[in-house]
Amino acid sequence: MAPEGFAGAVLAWFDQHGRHDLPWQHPATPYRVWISEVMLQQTQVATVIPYFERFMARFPDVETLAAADRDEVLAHWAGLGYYARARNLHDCARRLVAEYGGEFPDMRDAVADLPGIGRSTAAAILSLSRDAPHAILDGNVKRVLARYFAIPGWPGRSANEKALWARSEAVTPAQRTGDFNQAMMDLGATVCTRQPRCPHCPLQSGCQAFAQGNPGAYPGRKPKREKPLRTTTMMIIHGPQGILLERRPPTGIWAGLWSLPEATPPTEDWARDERRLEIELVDDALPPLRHEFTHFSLTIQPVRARLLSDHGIEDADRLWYNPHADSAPGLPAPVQRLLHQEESPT
DNA sequence: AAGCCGGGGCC
DNA sequence: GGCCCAGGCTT
Repeated sequence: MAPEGFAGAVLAWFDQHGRHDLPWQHPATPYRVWISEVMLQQTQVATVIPYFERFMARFPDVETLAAADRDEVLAHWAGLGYYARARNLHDCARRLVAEYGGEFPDMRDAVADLPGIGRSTAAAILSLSRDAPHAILDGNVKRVLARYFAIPGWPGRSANEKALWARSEAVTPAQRTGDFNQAMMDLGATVCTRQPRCPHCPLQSGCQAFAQGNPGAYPGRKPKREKPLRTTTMMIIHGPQGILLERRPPTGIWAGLWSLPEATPPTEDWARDERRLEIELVDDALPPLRHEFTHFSLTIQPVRARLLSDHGIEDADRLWYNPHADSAPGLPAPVQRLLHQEESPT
């Protein structure tokens, strides 16, 4: 370790190699730092910069933001994602004006009590804008500290995050805290990246992961969850005017799209009791269809049937679809595949 | 303590 | 196509 210690090495590197020209650094007012920090939550710097510029041009201060319409705040956020951030930002501006005279309080925990601001963002606002002595723990700092102290495991697990917070508190200096925090983020963003550039790192001599020769092993990866395997049955009911489609519920998978009826179980009784349809199952075995979602895999067992008679069930949420005559409605991909198979002779 | 929230960039 | 990103809120 350098003789001046962890913080000294980081600060010396920052003066030489840190980022000093980010838009929110000139001037680094609490308001500008706050907006930038919230925009930067789970969003990369390059993505944020144009949004930050547009936001500042329209809402140059907290009073302007507090007085603005929510729709306009959201419009300036559109495309950034995590839209609860924009709502919290607007609510926070109103609270700052109503309760604090438009200024952030000095106590970190009071700042962290505001909507959309947690412990780390509160510390960042107060340290970067006022040099208050509070440690931060964002994705960059987690990566640097996990490697330097060889802290194993995924930071999302609370025990690991607690250990990282303790290390951050321990290495953060009481002087030049704002520069130090910015330096740690710069280090994580430009040197201690996923593919680390250890030869350029001011912390190399004390880094335990570097000593082990495996900085890439830190921090631990999020354990990838096994995709649950779900199954369903879909009925392909042929009537004189086509195949029966139903609009899916407004929430959940394929919300609002048109799809085949999911019959549980796929029987003639189900059709009579649940849909007031008289049908006759077609006794041929169709191959199951596999569809991958982000969170689970779905196996669809299609069951073919013929309509014998109905009682006029077509309404706003049900229709008879003729692939040859009708324009295609919004169909989930596997349903579209299924219907395409259905219309082409086998 | 774990799930959820969005979109873009990267390999 | 999977993984990651200047997190916080909700259950």
